[in-house]
Amino acid sequence: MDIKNEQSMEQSILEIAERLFLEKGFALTSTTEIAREVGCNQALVHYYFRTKDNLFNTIFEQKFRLFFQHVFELGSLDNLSFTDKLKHIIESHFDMLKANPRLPLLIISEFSRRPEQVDVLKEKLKGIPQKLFEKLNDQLNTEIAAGKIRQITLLDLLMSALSINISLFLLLPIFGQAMSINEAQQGFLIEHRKQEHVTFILNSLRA
Amino acid sequence: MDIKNEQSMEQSILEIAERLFLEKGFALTSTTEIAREVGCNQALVHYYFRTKDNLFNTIFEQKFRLFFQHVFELGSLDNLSFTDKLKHIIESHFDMLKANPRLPLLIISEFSRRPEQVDVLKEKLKGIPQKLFEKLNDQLNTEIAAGKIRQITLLDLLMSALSINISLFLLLPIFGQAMSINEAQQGFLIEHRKQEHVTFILNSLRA
DNA sequence: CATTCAATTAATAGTTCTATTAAATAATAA
DNA sequence: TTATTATTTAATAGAACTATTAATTGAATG
Repeated sequence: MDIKNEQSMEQSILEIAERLFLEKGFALTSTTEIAREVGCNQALVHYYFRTKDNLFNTIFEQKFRLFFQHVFELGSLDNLSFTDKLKHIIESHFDMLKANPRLPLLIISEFSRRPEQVDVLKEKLKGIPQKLFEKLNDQLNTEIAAGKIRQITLLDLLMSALSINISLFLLLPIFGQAMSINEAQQGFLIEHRKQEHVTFILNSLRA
Repeated sequence: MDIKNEQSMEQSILEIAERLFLEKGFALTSTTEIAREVGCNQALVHYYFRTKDNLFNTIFEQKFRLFFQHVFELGSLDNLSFTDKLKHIIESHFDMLKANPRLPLLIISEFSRRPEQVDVLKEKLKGIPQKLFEKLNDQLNTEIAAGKIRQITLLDLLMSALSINISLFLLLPIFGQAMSINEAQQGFLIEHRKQEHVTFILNSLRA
């Protein structure tokens, strides 16, 4: 009859583990602590996931997919201009990061800890963004040929766009603390930067 | 008579520890491993630095100072135009990162692990870039008033410039692996991006 | 040479963590 | 109800890590 017990222990473990991994990273999160926060025995974590690595990978893969799918989910944007598509990509990516501000650090740290994992996920993502990439690329080159956008590769453009988004959320905890700004002010800064990122990228493309 | 013994054990420990902390982060580097790589007894690490935290802080503070001083070391640039100064900042910052590619991750991870450390370093850095910041700010506003640069705050501008630099080195290990590019190709990519970053930032400022 | 102090090592206490195993409890089906 | 299976816990083995202490070695100095 426990209202809270609607969700299974397995699910609770996943959720608590996700929060802790995001907060403190893989190394500094122990299965003991996960169990304590869940309110269950530590062996239960291993009963469901056997190893800490397994548990982490389960969470990480799901989060990693999230990290990219939002950027490339552009099915309904066929009729948009290149500039509008780009604006949409930047904003959509930004919103995903806003909802998952600790995700970039987790991903970067994890790949730094286990570089071989990149290959694993490379396999899983292979081919998905290929077609989209080509289409965008064509559209970009058309704009360049028409003299509307300066000479630049799509890779360079996307790297810059993603970079500026990612860094904000990586640096915000430091900047926020260093500049002594409160929650509300941080919220304003984030919204302001979202605008600024779009302006910044689009402006930088002018021929 | 050992040629290698010119430098003290203390110095060796510092150097090895720096390398390992940068490679694997604080949590995944043990004093046992440091001692093994140095080739000394593990107790010696604690003899010189007492705690692992002390050792880490010693290295971290020095690295952190390096991280910022290069950006703001502009003493000999008084006569330059705003644009040239900005170009110099971006390139100088870029070069520092190229020489210390793992530094951004270490700094971000460490401040994420111990947010209270931000305040400590805030104290130490206080006042240093203040005057420089104001001068740059004046120069920027003059350019804006003259219609040569679009409306933007110096904070926004610097955030964008540093962001794009930092992200490159944070993402390069992942991109490099995912795109299967070798050392040499990575070198080319880095040099290419340096150019691109300058172009990108300067172009984005046009009125 | 004897003494003193610094550098280095051996040994170890004490903690924490992962993972496993066996036992206990709860749920389900026959 | 009884048997069976799934879930949960208690206990613990075994490894690794931090930090300390006491003993040893080495160098320098008088």
